[in-house]
Amino acid sequence: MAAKKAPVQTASFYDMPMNSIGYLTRITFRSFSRNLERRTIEHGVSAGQWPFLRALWNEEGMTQRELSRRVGMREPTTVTALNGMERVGFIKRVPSKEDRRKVHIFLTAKGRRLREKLIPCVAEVNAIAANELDPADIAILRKVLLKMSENLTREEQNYLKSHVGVTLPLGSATP
Amino acid sequence: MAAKKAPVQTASFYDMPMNSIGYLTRITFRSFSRNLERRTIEHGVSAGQWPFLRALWNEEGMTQRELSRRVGMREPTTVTALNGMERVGFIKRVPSKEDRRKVHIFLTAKGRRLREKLIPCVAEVNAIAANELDPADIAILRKVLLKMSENLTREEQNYLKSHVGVTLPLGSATP
DNA sequence: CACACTAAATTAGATTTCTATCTAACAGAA
DNA sequence: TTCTGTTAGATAGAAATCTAATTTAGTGTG
Repeated sequence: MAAKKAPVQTASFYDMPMNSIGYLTRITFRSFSRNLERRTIEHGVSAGQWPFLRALWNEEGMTQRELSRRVGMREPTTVTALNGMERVGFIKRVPSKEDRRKVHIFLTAKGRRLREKLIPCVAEVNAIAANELDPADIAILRKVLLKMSENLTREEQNYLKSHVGVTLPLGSATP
Repeated sequence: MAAKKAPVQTASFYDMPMNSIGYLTRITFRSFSRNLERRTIEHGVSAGQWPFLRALWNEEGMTQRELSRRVGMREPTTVTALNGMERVGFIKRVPSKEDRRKVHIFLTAKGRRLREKLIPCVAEVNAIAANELDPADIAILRKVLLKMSENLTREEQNYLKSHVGVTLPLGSATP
């Protein structure tokens, strides 16, 4: 029943933050994010808006759900971010004709113009992060981070699957 | 004046989230954090408290400032987390005798007991993350993430140094 | 058709984290 | 000793994110 296990370090190995993937990804993400926001904020773009803009530069017209999936955020986070971006005129919400539940998201001209200002910002911050590191090691980093987030997401999904119903209304006990 | 630069990828390379360290560390950290919190919450420990507990298991009696530095959080974040942990009885604040500004942080017996319950939780989540990955690659991951956060933190420090005074009260213009 | 189930977006409320600012206490120089 | 600057911690207020619940719309089955 248990999935194949990777070799487990002795427990006390994780006493030290430096050894835990959680700690290392957190501190790296936060310093990356602060560096990036310092640059984008001058163009009126906050840290929370940035990932949605990048996704939209690649493809417009997605529904909010699809957009959430692409940027790796939960749907309420997307709603909040889009509200702000709509208010300042970066995006438009367009209700679907075929399905009135759906909303398609498009950039405004203003939102589209940000691209050429902001892509150099990420490029610069990535370059700072990569300083004095072997590009081959960075390629490994990308591969490993992606695989890890897949591993962890799959585990979450398994957990959810095996726990549906637990919090359902009282009338719905399994037969 | 400019620091030595790493080779910069073409700007459009960073159109794709998968290539940006910011995106990859964010999604990995978030899925890691959700997985860990699901386990620790059963012992009454939230995601925000966890890094402080781990630091304190390693060393008690630090000041709040030193503790902030160890866990990689800002000081107001530490204050908030410690308030919560004090309220539920995981820690004690002990004012310093020599310097009345300082406060030393100690675990209670209850806080200390959590260790043996929680270390296996991180170990487990790390093992899930590491599934089907080459340990050598994970070692590279650790090394590279640490170096990147150093690179980015140094850049932030440089920025702050060259900008002190900018937001000081109006009387303080440089001579 | 009516009922129940699923799906998309939103709302409500909480948590985590940050920046900027404030207060109190110490340390050194005039 | 008094003034000035620095250090430690706390506060205020905001942003980003989450989970859980709600609303509205579509789908499918008896």
